[in-house]
Amino acid sequence: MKRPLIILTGPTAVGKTSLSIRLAKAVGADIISADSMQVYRGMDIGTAKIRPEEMEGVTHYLIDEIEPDEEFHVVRFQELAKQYMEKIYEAGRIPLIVGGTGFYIQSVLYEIAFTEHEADEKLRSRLAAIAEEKGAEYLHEELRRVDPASAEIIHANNVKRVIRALEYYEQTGTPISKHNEEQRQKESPYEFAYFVLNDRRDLLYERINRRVDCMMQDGLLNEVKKLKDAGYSPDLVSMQGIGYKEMLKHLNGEMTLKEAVESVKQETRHFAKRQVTWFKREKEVIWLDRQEYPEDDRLLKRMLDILKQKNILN
RNA sequence: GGAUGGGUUCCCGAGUGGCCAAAGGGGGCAGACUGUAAAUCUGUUAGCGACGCUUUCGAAGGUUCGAAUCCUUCCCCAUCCA
Repeated sequence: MKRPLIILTGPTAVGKTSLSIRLAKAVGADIISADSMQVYRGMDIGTAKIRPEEMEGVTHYLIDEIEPDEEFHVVRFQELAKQYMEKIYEAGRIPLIVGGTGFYIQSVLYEIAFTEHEADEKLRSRLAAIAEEKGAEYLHEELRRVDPASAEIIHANNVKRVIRALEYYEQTGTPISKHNEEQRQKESPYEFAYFVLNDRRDLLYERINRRVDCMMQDGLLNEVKKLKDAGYSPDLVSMQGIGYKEMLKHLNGEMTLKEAVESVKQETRHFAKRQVTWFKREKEVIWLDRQEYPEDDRLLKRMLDILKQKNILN
């Protein structure tokens, strides 16, 4: 019998957090956050992080896990998430993954295998320099020579992915396209329910706009100022987060506060769109439409029904 | 009242006789994604009975084989003078 796993996700600002607490309580679950920004300590307002008092005693993992200048990426996420899940199973509870980073969810749900190799920073920066000097096309041609299949799939302009494909080939001697294909075939080792909460696009966008205004009222600028004063560099991955990079630009005099706020809203809307695109592509997903379930009560009931049906709950 | 600059497709903005349904950017929409993923990247965007046709560049007329581009009048906007 496969072990149970519940996932609750959806685009940003759709209302995952409050629902997740109710669901966790109803099924006896501990929450694992799948959010690439909420892992950082000191980044609370801009990431719309759940506050301790809102947790209502539900255990949360992978929130406030690391400092903003620590390295974090899918592989790290996958490792830690699996560790915490073990702990949860041992306690006889169910893990509930909550968060909007689809890639992170996928890595755990399908146990995507990443190579053992460490990221080769030297190689990466060397390749980046080549792209810079000779152009993205040139680097893409290099890839075409060693791994034509990947070159076919990856657009030349997507330098980051071209570099990773090249790095992969360099380290393993096999094409990443082949590896990806294998990983795609994988079946999940879990008995899972993958809930995606969604809403009408226009309403979602409105909510995002309002939420950003709230963040400003709650002191986002001050939060970013503190991070800046603490010495965190703008090119850290954490400081690339939406809300952070814009406020930093404003603090550096590159844009007015008004422009920065507008940009945060805009970027967040784009982000929400990309999230939805990701979930659409993910198979075996259960869509929950806010329009159909306006109140959390009925939504929760619906989710519990599905969990019973799938034998995740008895 | 006078002078000058200007009104372009959802928005900004280029275009000064044919190669213009109109560059570029933004927004919208759609998509990709397997070690930075709140990242990175792609496509599409007047309407149709679509290798063609119809409507579009403030409005109405005019010149021309042909106009967003030239002329006339009118309306509106900005700045300056009064």
